[in-house]
Amino acid sequence: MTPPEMICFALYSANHAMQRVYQPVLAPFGLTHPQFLVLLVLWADDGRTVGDLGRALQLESNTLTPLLKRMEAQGLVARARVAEDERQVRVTLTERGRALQAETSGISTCIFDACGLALDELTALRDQIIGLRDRLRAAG
Amino acid sequence: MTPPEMICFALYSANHAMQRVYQPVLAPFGLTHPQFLVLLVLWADDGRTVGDLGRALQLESNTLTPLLKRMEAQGLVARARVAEDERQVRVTLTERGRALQAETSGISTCIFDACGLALDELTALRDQIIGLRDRLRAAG
DNA sequence: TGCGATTTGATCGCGTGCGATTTACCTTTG
DNA sequence: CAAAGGTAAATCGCACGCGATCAAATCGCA
Repeated sequence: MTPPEMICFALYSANHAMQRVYQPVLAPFGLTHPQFLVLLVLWADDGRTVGDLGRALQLESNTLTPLLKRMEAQGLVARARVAEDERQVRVTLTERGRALQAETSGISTCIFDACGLALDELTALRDQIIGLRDRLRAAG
Repeated sequence: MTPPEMICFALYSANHAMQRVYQPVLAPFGLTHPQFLVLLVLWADDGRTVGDLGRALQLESNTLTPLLKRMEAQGLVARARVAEDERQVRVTLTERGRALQAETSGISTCIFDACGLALDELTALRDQIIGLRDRLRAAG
């Protein structure tokens, strides 16, 4: 494999490895990894529209709509059309959705430990990966 | 977001960004990214079993079987039970599958350019990502 | 005011990914 | 040699993720 193929496979398999670490940690809460990402965004800034969430997570409505419906069915969020612009749908945390923030607070440490890196190494690596991502986005 | 959540999101979104770069490049050949990964493995070492491919790509048979069937339907590979051990299925490149190696040889450069990094930077980043992946695997 | 263009989510179809289970085959062991 | 155990792939069901398309609402501009 040439270097670019190797870095693409590195990303691909590292991402899968990360999901495998998250999965058993999130399962007790009935959450998948993308659902947890949605919660992270809403915990930081509740009441965002589907479009806002899509821009934050780089996901399209065709992915988010069914995902949010599942979260709504689980009683984690509420979805409601915005009165001023009926095209938009505002996603709001329920009591249960907000409560999960405290209940899942241990997950960060758990993931941090699994990474096996010092904090500064981890943030440095994160910045490099984000830099690569942004260049890929610009190129694509 | 705390650092571990940020690196996980970095991996998640960088991987998506990479797939978006690959998609239009592979589409003319009727290939998806995982299918291309299978071809990369087979070009290096043809005639591997489904299990071999799974170990190389970290995929289970429940993912590989339908994927390989689609590739078989496209005439890129052949699948055949191994005579000595009928439980195993050997995957072999067809003429067309082998020919794709030459036809897709420009893809590496294309991806390399999209990464926007010098070769040594790219390999260094790759090694760090692979290191993280392996620690995640060990922890998971 | 009115009508086409744009925006926003939703829907559809397809291709991964994986946990759980099944089937067929091989191996071991009594 | 036969039953028990193990292994490889396939199958099933579900959850993303996205390209293409649609319906409804809003905007823009004559």
